[in-house]
Amino acid sequence: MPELPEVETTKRAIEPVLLGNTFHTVEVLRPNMTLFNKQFASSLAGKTVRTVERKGKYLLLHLTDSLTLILHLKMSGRLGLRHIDDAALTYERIRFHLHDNQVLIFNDPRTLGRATLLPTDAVMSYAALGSMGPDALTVTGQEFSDRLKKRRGILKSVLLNQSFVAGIGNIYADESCFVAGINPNRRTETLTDVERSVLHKAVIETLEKGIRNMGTSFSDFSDLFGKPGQNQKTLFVYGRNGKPCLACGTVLSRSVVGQRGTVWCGECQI
DNA sequence: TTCGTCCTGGTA
DNA sequence: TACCAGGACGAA
Repeated sequence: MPELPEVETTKRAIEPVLLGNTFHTVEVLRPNMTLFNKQFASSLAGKTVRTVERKGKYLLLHLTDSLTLILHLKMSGRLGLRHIDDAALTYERIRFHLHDNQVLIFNDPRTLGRATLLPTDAVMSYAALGSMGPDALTVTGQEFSDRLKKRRGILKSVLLNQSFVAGIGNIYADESCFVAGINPNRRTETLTDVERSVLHKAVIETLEKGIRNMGTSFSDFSDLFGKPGQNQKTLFVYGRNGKPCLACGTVLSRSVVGQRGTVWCGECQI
C-alpha cells in the first residue's frame, strides 16, 4: 500500500526516465481510473515531461502546454517500466507509450488508483491537494506540534488525515506510534508537549527508514522493474498482531480505528 | 466525526 | 464461499 516512502521511491525511479521524455500514445484499459477528462489519452499525446513532483502520496508530472498529470497509487497501484516488445504485466490499467519505445505502466490489481489530467494552474483546486497539510517528511517540529494541538480525536485517525500532515498511511502511522512509545488509541488532547515532539521525531525517523529501504512491499509494491522494497523486514508492529513485541516480548494488541487495523504494544506504548 | 463505497486478489 | 485489506471521498 503505497504511502509517502513508496511514492518517494517511485518518484526517484521514474524521474530520470521521464524528464524530457514525450508521451507518444496513451492506452486507458480501465476508464474508471481516469477522472474528469474524457479526452485523457488524446490530450496527453505529444506532451513532454518537464518536472516530477511528489505531494504527500500524490505524484505530479508537470507537462508542456501547462498541463499536469496527477497520479495516485491508492492501495495496490504501482508504476512499472518495460520495453514495448516485453510481455505485458498482469494488471496493466494504463499504458503511457514513450517516444523511445519504452512504456510506463500504471499497474493496479484493485483499480482504485487514479490518473487525472488538469491544467497546471488548476492543480491546487483539485480537492485533495487543496486541503492537504504540509508534507510529513519535511514538516518542522513546531508546525507539527501546533497542528496536532488543534486537532481533537483519536491519534491514529489524525495521523491518517492528509489535511493534518500529508503522506502517512496505515503502516507508517502504526510504526511511528510504536517508535514514539505512544498508544495510537490515545485522544490527541491528552498528549503532552513532550509527546508531540517525540511523535514528530518518530514520524520523520520512520519515513526516512522507509525511503532508505526503498519502501515496504507486501503483495503489491515494487520498484519500476518489479524489485520489491525491503522495509517490511524491519517493521515493529504493522502486520504483527498476536506476535511478541520486538522490544519487550509482550503479545501485540490490535484494534480497529476509523476502519483501519491498528497494532500496538500495550507495554511499550502508553 | 463517523461510516459506506469503490475494487479485486488472496486467504481461511 | 465469505471475508479481509485500505486511501480518499461523499453523505449522514
